[in-house]
Formats: sequence, C-alpha cells, structure tokens
Amino acid sequence: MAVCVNCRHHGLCVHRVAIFSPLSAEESHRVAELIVHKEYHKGDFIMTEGEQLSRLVIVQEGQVKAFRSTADGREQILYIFSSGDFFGEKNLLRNQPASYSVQALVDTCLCMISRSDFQQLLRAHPEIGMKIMEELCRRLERLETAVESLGARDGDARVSSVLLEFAERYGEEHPRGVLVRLPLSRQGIADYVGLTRETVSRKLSSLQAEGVVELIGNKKLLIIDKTALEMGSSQD
Amino acid sequence: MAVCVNCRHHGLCVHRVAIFSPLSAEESHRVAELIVHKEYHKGDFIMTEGEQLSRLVIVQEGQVKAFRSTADGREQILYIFSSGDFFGEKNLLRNQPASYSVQALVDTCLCMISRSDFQQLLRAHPEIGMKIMEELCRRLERLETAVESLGARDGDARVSSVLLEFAERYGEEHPRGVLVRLPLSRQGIADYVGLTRETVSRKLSSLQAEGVVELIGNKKLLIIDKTALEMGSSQD
DNA sequence: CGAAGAGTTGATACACCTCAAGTCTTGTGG
DNA sequence: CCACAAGACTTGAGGTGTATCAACTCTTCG
Repeated sequence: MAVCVNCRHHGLCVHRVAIFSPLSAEESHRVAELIVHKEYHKGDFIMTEGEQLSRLVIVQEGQVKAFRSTADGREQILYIFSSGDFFGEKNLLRNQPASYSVQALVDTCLCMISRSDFQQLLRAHPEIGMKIMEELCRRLERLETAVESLGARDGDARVSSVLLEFAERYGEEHPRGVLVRLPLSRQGIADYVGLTRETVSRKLSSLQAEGVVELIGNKKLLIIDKTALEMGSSQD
Repeated sequence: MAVCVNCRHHGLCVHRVAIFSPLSAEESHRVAELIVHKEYHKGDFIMTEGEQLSRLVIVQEGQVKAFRSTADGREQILYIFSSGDFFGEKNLLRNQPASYSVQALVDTCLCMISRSDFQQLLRAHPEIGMKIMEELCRRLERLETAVESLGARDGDARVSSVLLEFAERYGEEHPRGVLVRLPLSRQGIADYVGLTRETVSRKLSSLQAEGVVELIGNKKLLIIDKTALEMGSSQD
C-alpha cells in the first residue's frame, strides 16, 4: 500500500472533507501533515466488526460499504461511504470496538488520522465538533428512515426508495430521465434493503416492464418515471 | 399544564441528565432557571413529525415513544425515551423540522430549554457538546442494531431481542428470573419490531409454551430462561 | 356490573424465500 | 480479437412465515 497518488495530484485531501472546513489554509496544511494515506483494492476489508480501531478514517477517493454480518451468513449494509465521508468516530469518541465491518466496493484511497491527533484537533477547534455533530445527526436521520423502511414498508416500496436514494447521490441528468450508476450489485442492494438477490431482481424487472426504469447492463439504470417511484416508495 | 411537581419535590431535574454533568453546582442552578417544565398525560402528543421545534426537550419523569407514521397507517417506533433522555437536538443543531412524532406512553413531566439558551450553554461548555456526541453515537449504534434486526432477522429473533432489551432497561431481579415491566402494549411492541399485534401475541404465547417466559397480565412478563432468548435472538 | 379496549387464537391469503436451471456479462489468455 | 470460464443476474416452481380477517376472551375502569 503506497502513498495515495490522488493526494499528490489533486492537492490536499483535507479540503474534500466537510468536517475540516472550519480550518484556515495554514491549519489545513498542518493537519495534512498528520494524515496517513492508504490504498485498498475492490473487495479489501478496511475494518472488521469488533476490531479496536485507533484512527479516524476519511474516504478520499472511491466507495466503501459498512455492514454487519448475522449468525446465519446474511449481511445487512448500514452505510455507503463515498469521497468526503468518514467513519471510526464511534471508536474514538467512546473508546468502543467497531460495530460494523467496512469493505471497499471499488479501488479506494483512504486518509487516516490517529486518535491523539484527532482529539487534539477537536480540543483546539470546537467548531469541528459541531461539524461532526451535524454529520452524526444526518446519519441518525438516514438510519431512522432505514428503520421505517425495513419495519413498515413492503419490498416494492423499499426498492423504489433505494433507487431514489441512489438517484439523489449518484444520478446524472440524461435526456430521457436520470441515469444512475449503481454502487451495489443486486446482492448488495438486497443486503441494503433486507430482501434477497432474486427478489430485488424481480422487482427491478417489473419496474422495467411497467416502463418506470430501464436497466442498462448490471451497473447502470435509467429512471424514466421518477414520479412513479416516488408514489411507490411511500407505499401505494 | 402546571409547573412540574417532581422538580419541586426532588430537587433540580438538571441533575438527572447526563449531558449536564460537566456543570458545577452553581452553574446547574443557573441552568435550572432557564428551564420550563410541562406535564403531559398518557397519550398526549409532545411533538409531531414535520413540526419546527425550538427547544431541547428532556424527559424528567415518565416515558415517551418517538415514531414515524407511514402512508398506510402503520407506525414505526424509533426510540423509547425515559427519565434523563433528551430529544429535539436535531432541530436545534441543524435547524430542521422534527423527523418523528413523540407521544407520552404514561403521564410524563418534561423539561425544556430554548434554542438560544441551549446554544449559549454549548458555546460556554464544549464538554456538553462532547456528552451530546457520545449520546448521539449510542443512539446510532442502537439504530444500527435495529436496522440489522429488521433487515436480516426473522420474527422470532426480533421478539427475543426486544425482550432482552426491555429486560436490560426495565427489568428487576426476581427469585425465578427477571421481571420486566413492559413499556409498550402488544401493538406497541409490534410497531417497534416491525410485526403485527397478532404475530407478537403468537410469538409470546409460544415462548411461554416453551417455558422461556411467563406472561403476567398484559403489562408484565417474567423471563425464566434468559439463555434461550439470547440463543434465539441471534437467529438459531 | 357492564362496556370498551386490549389481547388471543384460528383459518386463509399472499409476499417473499429457497432451490434450481438457465442466460448474460465480464475478464482473461490464446 | 475471439473463445472460454467464472461470476453475476434472471426466471420459474414450490414452500413458508407473516399479514389479514374474524371470532372470541380477558382486562380495566367507570
């Protein structure tokens, strides 16, 4: 694992991260000194449930999934972290082992700050604490929505709303709708919305048959009738 | 709604709340001056999804449920807040409308601090911010577990784990096991674990038939074989 | 004591899972 | 650049757990 190529080419990774926005230019440079870079390949594990982590990890480039494994071999995906997102804060703030595993979805470059540097930074800049709090609140709200989805909505609604979520985060304009590059495989989507691979496949096929979406290979999808998805995602 | 009787009888409610523990005795008294008390009866709504709240709310005495309502009339309970817990922080930190409704499960006394007083307090005592962050992390972890439960475990496992959760929080020693005062009705438990009233009832009956628990009326339950629940909660 | 609400139990329906076969996609080496 | 193999995805048939609907019982409280 070499030093991150991106950081050398594209300037300081510190600038990509919202929680460090309160820092001045000079301070950013000083923080950049504290950062360790690491590259991972698609499929590599970055951390494992139960592990005692001692760094804050920031996604510089790429995409990772955070998930829990159940006794019977299923996975439940909790978060998808992309460029600018961070994780490991729980371990630093409460000195607790990781509550989920993290695995690279594509080749990924990460930035890491040691516990002591992070805590010093927090003390020196309380506004960073505020930024982190805001992010934790955003994350709480996402999980609240996930709980509502998994607990009170049927499969169709869950698939519709995950497509809308992906469109929001990874979609781009297209003459006939919104083109979405899916961050997850069918199995991954299934692990995210609490269904099986086969069921997700069927739901997507019927959305296509209804003319709501168009499947483009396995990694892309075109949303033609966004309104239909919005109707469907809030359950009939 | 009169001034809270409990606060007058039992001293300052500020002392019950972990996030204010960094305050000195003198400061606690000053904070107590800022607090408004309100009483609610069982069933009263304390806040409603979408509402723009302008106070931090602390549960002084009693119990409330936080939940979301779906279009088809189902409810998904997200949290049960008891004495010492707080809510509304999301609205104050990010200036966002409430993402859930809150309703009193029993007669309840609440303490409220205005947005501006709270923000002043946060600025003056960054350690309070740290305490809040810790609590947010705890809440995140609870929701992560809930997502795993709802997404990847079957009904039996969910009922077993909710019983263990209640035992942890509301259980008391008993010669034959752990006696649990249930904070929720059957419908409430169903809304918490994503099942229906009838299914919860059946699961509880069969746990009783297996000798794992003993139902005592509708509001109490004796856990006889805790190990069996622990086995069952992690799925077979 | 009676009525209303909460809980239980049974019968049936249906959504999703499981298992299995087949197809499409992707990446690799000749 | 094509051929092939491995992996990912799709589709079908059948089984299962949970929802639904309905009748009934228990609890609570005026």
